[in-house]
Amino acid sequence: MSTSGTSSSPTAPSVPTDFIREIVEGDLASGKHHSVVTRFPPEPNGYLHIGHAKSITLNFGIAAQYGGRCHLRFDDTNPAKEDVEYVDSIQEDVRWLGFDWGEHRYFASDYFDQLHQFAVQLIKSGLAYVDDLSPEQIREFRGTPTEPGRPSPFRDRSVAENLDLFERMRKGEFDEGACVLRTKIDMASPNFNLRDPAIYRIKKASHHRTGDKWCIYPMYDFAHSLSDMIEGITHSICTLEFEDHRPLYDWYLDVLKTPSHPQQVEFARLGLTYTVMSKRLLLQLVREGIVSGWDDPRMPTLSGMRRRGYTPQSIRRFCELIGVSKANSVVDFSLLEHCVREDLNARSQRVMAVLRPLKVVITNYPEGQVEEFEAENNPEDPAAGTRKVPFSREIFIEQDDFAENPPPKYFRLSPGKEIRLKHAYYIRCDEVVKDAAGRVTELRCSYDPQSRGGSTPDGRKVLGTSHWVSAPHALDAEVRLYDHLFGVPDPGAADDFKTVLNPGSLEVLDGCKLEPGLAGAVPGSRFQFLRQGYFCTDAGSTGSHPVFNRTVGLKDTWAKIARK
RNA sequence: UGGGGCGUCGCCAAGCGGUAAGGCAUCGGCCUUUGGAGCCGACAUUCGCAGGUUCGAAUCCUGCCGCCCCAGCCA
Repeated sequence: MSTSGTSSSPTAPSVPTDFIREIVEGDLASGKHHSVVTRFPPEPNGYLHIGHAKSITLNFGIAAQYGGRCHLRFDDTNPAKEDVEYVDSIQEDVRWLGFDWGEHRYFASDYFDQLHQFAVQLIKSGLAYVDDLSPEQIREFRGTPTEPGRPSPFRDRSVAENLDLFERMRKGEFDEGACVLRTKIDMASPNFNLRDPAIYRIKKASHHRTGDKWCIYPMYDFAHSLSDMIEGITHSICTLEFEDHRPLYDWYLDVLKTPSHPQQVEFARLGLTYTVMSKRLLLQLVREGIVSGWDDPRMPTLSGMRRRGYTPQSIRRFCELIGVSKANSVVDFSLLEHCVREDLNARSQRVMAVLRPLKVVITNYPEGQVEEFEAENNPEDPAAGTRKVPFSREIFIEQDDFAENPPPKYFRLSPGKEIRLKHAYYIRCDEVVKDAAGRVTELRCSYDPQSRGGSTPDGRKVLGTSHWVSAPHALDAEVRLYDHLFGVPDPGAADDFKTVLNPGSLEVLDGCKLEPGLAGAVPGSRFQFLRQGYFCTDAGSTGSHPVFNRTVGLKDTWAKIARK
């Protein structure tokens, strides 16, 4: 291993933290490569999700760490499924995550001419043939795990005939499915991928970049290895399910005697509890309107997480913490939340917001009087400064912060008890006002003028501290509380994932009372609503109708105690 | 009954023949004008199982067991 041998070079390795970095460092140390070139190769047929973030972080991270580069390459070889909407969103998401491909943005479709030439070369070498078998027949001829496949009757066509047929395929003389170009490898291979895989099929679909120039399109394996080679990729990092394809990946490069031969390395894709990651399922959630769109804050998509208020830093940190290995794994969602809180705790402004308001009248506070208190913006960061918060005779506190019959260990307001209003005064509950139905509608309390600022000369202790908002100054807002979209840790295992949706994944609260300073918060702004959680101004929030999304709640020790 | 992978604490994951890192979660305690944050402590005599090699094995060998992926003209 080469941890110190080249320590004086600019690509000096540090301690590798995963097996892929070990491989890269080994190749750099042995001189196999002098620089590293990786690529992130999404198919533009869906939005990027947190699983892609793992791959992006790995590929761009390795490139940055070893002084190389990482390409963004769209694997757009199937015009039937792909769309520009997706290439746009993918670029936006990669940038948002914090990575830069510089000039290196490519499309597999940029290489269609070269790929076509490689296919012709394969035919000329007698290594590819046009097969007229139907898709069903091809499947039958392919054999089974225990039986070898049988050669297609068209396998031994002459080079000239294959050249002619392939050209006619290109010209559009045949219908979709009529024939396909296959490589001649080994119909008896125990690896299905080598049983004469198709490399070109007819698709009379308009391509989002090449339009109607082509009606034949290369298949993934063929296009991918050659695209990697064309770009000078050194390490082609992909997920485990492509391990079986590696012999094929290598075969194209060997047989075509290409000037370089990238190395494919596979790692385990990310699994996350309480979420589904398959594009098919995510598409279904969007198409069937189960969520509001690809950027619904409950989606594991990067656009959803962005709208939810997750930061790029926290997602990158998460990808760093989960590691990279070849063991199939499902990471606890709580680790992601931990990363989000860790980041937001350090830098989000604290603010007071009452989500479920309960009116409190401070009977001994002068009517019409307004005071302003100085409130710290972030106890973790004194440099964040302070702000003024208005206080008056009528305020709102959280309904949960009052209990007429307090359970054990309840450190909040109840009849006759005293609490502190954050940054303001101590108040004692003197009277509980109820409506005809017996519901508490208002509290009448008295404050201790001596407690201004939150402490008293006698140094007496209070039960706890509550957040509050001055009623006449409050900003009304809508607040959306999010929870897991699914109610079970492994929704992917359900026969129908729709049966395991979490009915409480979205709770919309109206008439929430926010600190007036929140007026005009621009979409995307993040705050910590004191004692409750981190919230983000929604993308659709306006001055006349402010909307905040709960990114993640604060850890709730009381909830744990109350459960017992 | 074919091929390719993987099995270390509830979840990730280090470990690469010298006697089980770390993070999340969990459970205690301290502290606190957020029941937040922070701090302290507990948390695998054992590495899927069984043999073997060795002074010594999670690490090497053999066998077994379990899980994942592969029969698209998808990627």
